[in-house]
Amino acid sequence: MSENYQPHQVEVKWQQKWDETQIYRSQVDWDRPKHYALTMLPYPSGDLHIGHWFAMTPSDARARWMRMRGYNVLFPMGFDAFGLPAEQAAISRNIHPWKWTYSNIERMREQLRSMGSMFDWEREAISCTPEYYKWSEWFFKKFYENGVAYRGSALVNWSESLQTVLANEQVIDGRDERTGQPVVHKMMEQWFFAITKYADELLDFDILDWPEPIKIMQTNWIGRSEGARVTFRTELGGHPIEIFTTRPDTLWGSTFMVLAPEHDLVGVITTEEARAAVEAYVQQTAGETEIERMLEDREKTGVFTGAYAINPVNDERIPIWIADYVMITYGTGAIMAVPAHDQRDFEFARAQDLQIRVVIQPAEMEELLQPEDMAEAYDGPGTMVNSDAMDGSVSTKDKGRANPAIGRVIDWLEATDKGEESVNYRLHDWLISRQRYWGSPIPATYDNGAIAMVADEDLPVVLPEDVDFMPTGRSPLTYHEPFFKVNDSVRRETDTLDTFMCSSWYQLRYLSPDNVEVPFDAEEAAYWLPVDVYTGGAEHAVMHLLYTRFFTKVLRDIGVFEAASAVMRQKGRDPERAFDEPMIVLRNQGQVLGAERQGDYVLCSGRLVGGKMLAHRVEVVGWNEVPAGFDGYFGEIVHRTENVIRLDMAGVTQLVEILPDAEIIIPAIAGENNVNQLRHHLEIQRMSKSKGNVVSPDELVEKYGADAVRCYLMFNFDWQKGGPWNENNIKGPQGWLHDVWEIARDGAPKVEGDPDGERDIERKLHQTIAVVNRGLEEFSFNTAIAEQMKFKNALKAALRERQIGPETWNGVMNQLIRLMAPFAPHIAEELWERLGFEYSVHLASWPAYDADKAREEQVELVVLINGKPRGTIEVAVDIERERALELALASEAAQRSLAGKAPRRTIFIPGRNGSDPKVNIVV
RNA sequence: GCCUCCGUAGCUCAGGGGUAGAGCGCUCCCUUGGUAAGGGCGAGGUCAUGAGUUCAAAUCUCAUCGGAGGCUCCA
Repeated sequence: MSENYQPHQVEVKWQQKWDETQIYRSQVDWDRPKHYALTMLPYPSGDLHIGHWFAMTPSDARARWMRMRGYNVLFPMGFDAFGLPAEQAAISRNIHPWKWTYSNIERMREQLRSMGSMFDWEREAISCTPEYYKWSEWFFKKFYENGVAYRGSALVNWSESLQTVLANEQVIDGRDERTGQPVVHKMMEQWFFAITKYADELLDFDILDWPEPIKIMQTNWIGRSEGARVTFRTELGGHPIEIFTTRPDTLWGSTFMVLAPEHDLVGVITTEEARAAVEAYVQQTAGETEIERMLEDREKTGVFTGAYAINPVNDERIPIWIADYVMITYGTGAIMAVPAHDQRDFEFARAQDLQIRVVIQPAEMEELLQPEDMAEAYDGPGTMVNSDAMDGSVSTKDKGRANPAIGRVIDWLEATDKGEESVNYRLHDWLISRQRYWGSPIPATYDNGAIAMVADEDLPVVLPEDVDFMPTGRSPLTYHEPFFKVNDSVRRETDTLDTFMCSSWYQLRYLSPDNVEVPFDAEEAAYWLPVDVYTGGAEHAVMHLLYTRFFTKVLRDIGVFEAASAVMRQKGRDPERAFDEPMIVLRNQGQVLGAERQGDYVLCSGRLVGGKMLAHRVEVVGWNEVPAGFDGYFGEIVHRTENVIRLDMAGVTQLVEILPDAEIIIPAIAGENNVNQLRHHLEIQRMSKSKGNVVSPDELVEKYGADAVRCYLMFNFDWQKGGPWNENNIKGPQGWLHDVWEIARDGAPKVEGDPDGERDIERKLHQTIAVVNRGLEEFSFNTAIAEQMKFKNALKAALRERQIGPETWNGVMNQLIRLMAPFAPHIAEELWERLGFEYSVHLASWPAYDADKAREEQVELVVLINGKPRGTIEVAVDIERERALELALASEAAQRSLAGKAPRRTIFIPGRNGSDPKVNIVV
């Protein structure tokens, strides 16, 4: 063995061999324990980016490790292939979505292969194929038949830019999460999934080992609040106005009501005198975007409807207002206002000069709380007052029935038929239909409004290919008559399914992607489910991860898992709770950010206006590259907003406004540059094409080899945190691979070795095994690799000192290569072969940790004086307390400190798991 | 405003009541027939700040400051 390490040759060679020998095929084997490792499937955008590598290669390393530990591992891959980008490509570039998507998949599949991952490609699933979406449609139909899917009217989020409705989860701060454009609320008839039926079960994370933040986000998203529903009636006409409150104990303090401007009753109850003002206000708020309405610290505005309601608890006549601080989308869209005990109502009452009545007397206060003395609402604990028969009830900080006052009032409301206990959720039903083409068809038809589902034997409803993409903003299905016209009276649904529906069940399709009879094979499901470990980004916390949990629970309840349960029972596995949750362990990787940089130095040319430069030319240059005779501004960018940059010019700050048509020159970014690209030179940011700071995995593989890239990604980041890209650091893992290669290439030493040295290297090897195990167990890939680097250094040193004989060398190398196999699969396989071991290292067993071998024999006894280390003594690892104290007291440090006196106290701390024993002497 | 996580070497990160650690980077030396490289020696840290508990705190508690993420007129 004499050649140098040529990553590319090695990698291509083994990727082919693995393919040919099918070592990654995973098959049901009831005699072996299973492990279903799943990593989130990519959207086929056309190029695999470094983020995919960062998510997938560590997951692959862990799956490989599980396999070497004896598990039968399923680690599949596929494509989440429906969605808007394909449709937008069709419109803007005149490529059919099928073509665009499939060519992207072809390309990405090759890129995925270059990672050297153990994906079982025989199980690949692609959500936009009829074979796949047949079952998305079938599930939809089952949901409909079981009352989970329904068509209903609701105020929905409409995206003008995407020309479709969106689920609440896809709207962030009033903007569409994809394009960042504002959405508007519209009343529309749409398809929904009744996810709210599962709200309570979705709050239960009992059997899940998921990151705390994800559980919290889902909990917040579901937003369960306990309280009561109470119906108020209008004074005239007796129109019922239902409200939800978490504080029924403050009902007697409700001195007015507020409806959301969109509330149905607004038009009905408004009096003639108030109509003009009310209509003007409704119009004004309708023109506001959700974003404006959600601004904090906004002045409370509203108008009086002229109507009054009767507070059912005390028959008081209270005015009904409308105000935009009440949201139509939460609760009933109407509130009872209790200004004394709710800050928003308080502000509104003060702004509109409405009555404030205290009904909770603060616990620690002697005198009665007076409204005119209040600077803000009181929402603390206290005693109910001004509340008729309820007076004296104790209201604590607790929510719901745990608060005695609330419990008592609810009982009374129910007994007197004025209201009832109620739970409200922030979560709404999942809006599942989209007015887009590139999605799974919805298998519904309409016969003069009567809904029918397409017969099972006619599934799937196939998405027609011969469609025209016209920039009308409408889905081509709506003007494709052969598709939507079933016959003269029957019309087909032209909306398609949200792509999140397709990805809610893909883990099931991997089980049997080619099965045409059922969505998934019962025995495969019985063996592999649930997913044991799921890895992917945290950005899916309240979308995909909530939807797929919901989906699984519905499938369980409508009996889709019954065949699988039967197989489990037959095989002696307990199906109880096996289908309650889709993925048991979840771990999120962080994000790889763009490289960290100093602010760039720029030359700005333009004219000075009022102390500010209006620049028509900005060029990024080196810090010492000022051309002779340059008379503009030169400095480091320290800040940038929109088109204004702030320059630090040798300590003096200058403002530069970049004119709209200014020439921008950034040598590091090819092509035409724009103002936005100046920004990324300032701070660490997400990688994106527009910022010009993307890193191409293909180029990295070319330059360093896939193994080095894999190891760099695992070593240089805390996987669950992510961090800034720094290609220079790839040298670390690269050096590790090179060194291991050279140690292996140099072959077994021709020296006899030293027994102590050999024992020492064995000990270090077993200590390394323990750390690598823990690292992989805990997704701490960086520590697992750092420890192997340390071991490599120790081995190198021992070899140099001629301490290792051939036999030990062989044993150590055999284990060392197996240890590195999950991380650097190609080089490990090559060295494994070269050292004459049997193919394949990836089918070999994982090195067994031997605690006896890992144990140190001699350790340093640390002598502490008053807790401060003052000396060490070499002792046996299992030293007894008496002997340790004796040695410590006799030590030079102790003698010096004690100066002949007796110690006040001595403490012996035995050494455990790697730490040295200590004696603390207090003088 | 609320919730969660996090502040350890220049950088990226381990560790965690009992001597402060790794990789990269850096200094200096050696090698120059493993060579767009290799080897060796070394420097670098009041473990964010302040208080408390303890024989002993980087580690536990509390407060403060700073960072990241999430939620937010939620009735």
